[in-house]
Order: sequence, then C-alpha cells, then structure tokens
Amino acid sequence: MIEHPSHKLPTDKRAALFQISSGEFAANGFKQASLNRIISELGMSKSSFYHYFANKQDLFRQTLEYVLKPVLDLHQSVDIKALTTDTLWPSIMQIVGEATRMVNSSPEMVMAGRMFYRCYDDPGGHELTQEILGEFTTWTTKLIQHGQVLGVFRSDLPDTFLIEILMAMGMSMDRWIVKNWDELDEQGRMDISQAGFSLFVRLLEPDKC
Amino acid sequence: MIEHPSHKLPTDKRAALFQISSGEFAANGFKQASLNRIISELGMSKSSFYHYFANKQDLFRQTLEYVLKPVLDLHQSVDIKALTTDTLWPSIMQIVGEATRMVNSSPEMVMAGRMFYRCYDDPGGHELTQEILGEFTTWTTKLIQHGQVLGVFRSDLPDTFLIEILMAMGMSMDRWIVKNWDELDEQGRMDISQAGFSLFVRLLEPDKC
DNA sequence: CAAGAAGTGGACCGACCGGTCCAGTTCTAT
DNA sequence: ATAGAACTGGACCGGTCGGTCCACTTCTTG
Repeated sequence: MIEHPSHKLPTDKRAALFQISSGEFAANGFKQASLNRIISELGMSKSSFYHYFANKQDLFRQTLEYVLKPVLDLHQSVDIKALTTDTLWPSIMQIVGEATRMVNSSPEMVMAGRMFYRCYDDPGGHELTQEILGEFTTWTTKLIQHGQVLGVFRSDLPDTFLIEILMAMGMSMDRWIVKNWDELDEQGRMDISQAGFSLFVRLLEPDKC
Repeated sequence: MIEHPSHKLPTDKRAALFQISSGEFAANGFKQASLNRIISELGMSKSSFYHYFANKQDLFRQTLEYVLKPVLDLHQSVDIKALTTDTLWPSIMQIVGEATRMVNSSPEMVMAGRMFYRCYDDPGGHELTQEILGEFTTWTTKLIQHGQVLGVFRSDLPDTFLIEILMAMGMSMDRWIVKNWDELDEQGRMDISQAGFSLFVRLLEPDKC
C-alpha cells in the first residue's frame, strides 16, 4: 500500500487545488473533467500530483469532502426527534436561513452544489456522490417522516419523489434570487424569500379544506 | 456543401440506429457517448456513417428530433387563447394525461426523456436541447399569463420566478418518473403523474380560504 | 558532511476519441 | 456493356485522456 499524503500539501496550495478541481468537476462532471487541466492550471506537475493523490477518484473524493463539509455539518446540529408540531416549521425556517446566509457569505459553496449535482449521474463520480447524498437523504427522510407522524406534512407521496421536487424547487428559487439580486431592494428580497418559503408550505401541507 | 442523405438509409436500419444512439446518449451524455460504440453495435462502418451523417452532432440532432417529435407535437395542438376559466385546468389535465399515455405505450419515449435530461447540461448537446426546451418555455409562459388574466392562476409572484420554479418542478418530476420507471406498474405511473399534477395546482392557485 | 527520504519535471505509454481518406465494390441508368 | 454515382471496409490521423517511470533536485536527519 503506497501512501499518498495529500495532507502534507501546504494548506493554501491544497485549498487552491480543491477550488480549481471543484470548478472543473462542476463544469464537466467526473469523467469529462480533465486532470491535466486541473494540475496545469495549478502549475503542478503530474508526478507531484500522483505523489499526493492515488488517482483521479481520490482527488474527486477529497474535493467533495472538503467542499461539502460545512453543509453536512449543518444538519447534524438539529435533533429531529425533539421537534413538535409547533417547532417544526420554525426550525426548518431557521435552517434554511442559516444555509442561505452560509451560501451568501461563501460563494464557493455554490460551486460545491454544482459539482455535486453535475457529477451525480456520472459513472465514476456516482458512487461517491451517492454515498454523501445518502447521509443527507437519510436525514431529510427522517425529518419528513417525523413531520408526517406529527401530521404536519402530507403522507400521500413517495418520500424520494417529494424530496427531489423540494430540492429542485429550492435550487431554482436560489438561482432566481441570485440572478435578480441587483434588481431587488431589501424589501423585495424579504418578500420573495417569504414567498418561496410559503411555496414549500403549500407543497408539504396535508390535504384539507 | 456535401450532402449527407440520412433519409436514404433503409427505414428499419435508420430506426435501429436511432434506438442505439438514443440509448448511448441517454447513458453517457453527448460528449461521452461513443460514436465508435454506436456504429459498431449497429454493424456499420465509419465511412458508411459519415456518408449518411455530417458528424456526431448531426446524429444527435436527428436522434433527438426523431425521438421527441411526438412529444413536441402534443402541445402545439392546444389553442391557448381559446381557453376559459372552466376549460383551462381540464385542458392541462388532458395534455398531461395524453403525454402519460403516450409514454406508457411506447417505452422508447422514456429513452427520449433520459437522453434529453442526460444531455441537457452537456457541452455539445446543450445548444440543441436548449433549443427544444426554449420552444416549450415560450409556450408555458403564454399559458401562465393567460391563466393569470383569467384569475385561475395566482398573480402575486413575478412571472419569471413562477415559471422557473414550475419548469424545475416539472423537470424533476419527469426525472423521478423516468428514473423509477421500471419499479412502477402502469397504475403507479398514472398515480404519480396525477399527484404531480396536483402539485402544480397547489402552487398555481390564488390565495383563498 | 553524508545518506536517505521527500518531492518534482517531463518524457512516455496504451487506450480511446471524432473524423478523414481512398481504394475497391455494388448499384443504376443509358 | 459501360460509365458514373452510390456506397463501404478499414487503415490512418492528430489529439486528449489517466496513469507510469525515472532521473534529478531538495529537504531532513544523524
């Protein structure tokens, strides 16, 4: 077993590498991302790269972990079982707020998301994204099921179906807000984010009236 | 201008080619799809291929048109301006129903969807899928604005915001259905498409009660 | 200072890619 | 029968890819 001590890379060079590689993976997916482009952009020779990393997949995995860590840490701070009928929606609101703030303050998180979704269906990147998504999906599923037990969320749709749609909605809302950011005043931003949130409520609330 | 008379291919061989190529494109995206694999699977030599087609993009475009034509024809059969408060939702429902039935009856349409979504973000395939999607977006915008005039759709959100979300929802629903196609029986497929439809209703109906 | 470990530059490998080219075959129309 | 168009097999091209290899330099440790 040959060692590939990527941790011995100077911290700033490591960060620079992951920034470049996440961009490349985000733009092209796993297979089409070019290792040659990545290292040449960084000014690193191939032998150096293969000294620190086992192969392309290794780089991909480490990039993904590096770049998604803050997001993955976020949801672990919530104790789902403790949520009640009254606290569920407000808690979600708070998480969404924190996540939004996080993304707003560090644009490289957007890259993380792009990279993730771009590589999700790619052979080679699939197993790794799958693995990481699994964790998040498990959490989301628990949250939704808990909400369903409380009667706060509808129970008539497959979980995966619901989750996929909610995610797509969240992403498209984000994209719209970012795109129209400059045309909105502060009130407009508040309004639209409130409206977006209410769309989630509309979708998730059980049938009634 | 050299001619590439793909229409001169025997109909059955043409169909076989498009079936193989749509599978390849669906599985691998535009760039990663291998022309060599496609023609060798068909038993066609390269010179023959380049006799009938200009290049890989040409094959992609023709495959896409061949395979999506029935879907694209569908929405052109509706006269938006003629829709009234009473007929708007039923008409949409009917379109969705027809589309579902169509896909149910010909599994190669599933391949069309897979191919479309797989290549949507791929450089090379992007312009062509974009082109086809653009047509559909224009149509959807007209439909929504008409519905708002009638008071059937909410008017409290920016058009572009609403449309972006609706498109994202539609695409993610489609994606989910296509992905889980084999695990569903015909009833399950109808149910989920019905459920998806009701999600659109939830999002679009004006505030009340 | 010396010896070995850590790190690096760059030529090189085999595989695959889309696309070209041309000699040769088969078809069609006179 | 024959000229010319239509068609095809397969060698070949330049390019990119991930990955290997080895000689060389730099750093660390005794």
